[in-house]
Amino acid sequence: MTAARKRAPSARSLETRKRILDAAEKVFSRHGFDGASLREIATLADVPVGLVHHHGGSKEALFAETVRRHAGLLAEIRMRDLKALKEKGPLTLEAIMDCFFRAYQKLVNEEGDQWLDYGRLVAHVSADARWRDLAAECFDPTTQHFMEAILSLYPKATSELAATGQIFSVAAMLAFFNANWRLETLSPGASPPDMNHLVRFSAAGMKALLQAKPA
Amino acid sequence: MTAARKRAPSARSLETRKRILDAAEKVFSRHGFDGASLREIATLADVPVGLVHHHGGSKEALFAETVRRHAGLLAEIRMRDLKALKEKGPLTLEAIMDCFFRAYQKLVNEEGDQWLDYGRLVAHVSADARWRDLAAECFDPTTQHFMEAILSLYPKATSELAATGQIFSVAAMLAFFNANWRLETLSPGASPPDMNHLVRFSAAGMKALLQAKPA
DNA sequence: GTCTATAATGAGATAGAC
DNA sequence: GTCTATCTCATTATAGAC
Repeated sequence: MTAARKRAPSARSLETRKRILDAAEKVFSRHGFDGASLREIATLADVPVGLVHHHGGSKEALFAETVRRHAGLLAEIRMRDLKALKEKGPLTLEAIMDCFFRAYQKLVNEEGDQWLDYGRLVAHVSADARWRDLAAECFDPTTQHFMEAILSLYPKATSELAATGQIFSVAAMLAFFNANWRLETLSPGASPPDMNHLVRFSAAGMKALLQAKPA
Repeated sequence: MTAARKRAPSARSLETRKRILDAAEKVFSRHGFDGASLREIATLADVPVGLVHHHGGSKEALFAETVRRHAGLLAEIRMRDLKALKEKGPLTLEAIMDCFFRAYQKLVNEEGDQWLDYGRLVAHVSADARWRDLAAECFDPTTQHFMEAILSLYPKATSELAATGQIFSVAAMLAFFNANWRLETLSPGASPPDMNHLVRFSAAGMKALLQAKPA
């Protein structure tokens, strides 16, 4: 065993820690890793900068911890819903993709808008090769399960095509969380984006990839 | 008239300026605005840091100029190809979307891989609300033309849906330029992404949005 | 136009008192 | 655990010689 186990942290400490991670989630999700500063996080959390280091370690470690904190719950919901879907059967592509995306909306409805921040945070992780390992650790296992479920519907399709479709779909999802501002300029007065649109778009795109005739 | 016009810059000056903008394109496209440093740009361009300021002004101005430099050519090609497509007729959704995406590939084939960098740069502009005005200036006019062409095929669809589909499609395109690394982890040994996949995915997704029955 | 030197700011990280 | 003060470094930006 590696040295002595740390004592259980006090309630106060846990609360401070939560405040710091909440603030980090907000700031990182809005400005990205490079654009965020520990000082802004400390200010938002209303703690001295030193405490951010104490709880989060380096900036990179804090970022990773912020991403990891909620990844488990997201994965859990997705896997649970996918399982329920399989048991209910029969599976459809639309239902699988809906299940993948809808997890965020459920969390927003149940726990609040901080999950929108988390969605944007995931966007940054997925968009930058620097977080390759973190993304693989937090999201790939779930993604693989969904890809397998999708491939079970299209036995002739390659996993390469399913992965491509998955990447395009996740990209669209990230745009969904970020694109209010762009929608406004392209189509003034448009109502905020609807998750059903995202599901319909991605499912149709995925289907087009997987059904394609080999040349 | 506002003061005297500047003299025509020397050939040497123009060449230095090009080197700086080329370097800026590379560095900004790889690290984003916040992650990039003027020093790295200067080093890559093999000029002293001071010169970067002289030619580019502030970091923000340099970024905007880098984006603007090639936006015109991209827009021109897209508009020319769209016009040719219309004259050839009849229009199809796939052909329109192909025309929109293929411009990058044509440029890569004709002028080289720096256009892959430019594609990534566009990604950063499109993903961050901070560049709202820059994106509107450089890309929205072309995008609007393509949206109109698409809507002409689906007279009953709303411009809001077309804009949503356009945003999702551009997001997928940006993933296409960035996602080699993710494809590798999701489907090891996969060949590099194929632009035909992008076209098929986006066209099918767009069609699904525009054909949807009103509730 | 070019280049060097330097100013001015803000960053992440740390040491040590409480 | 908490907080203050400080260190060290890298950044953008500018002033001025050539």
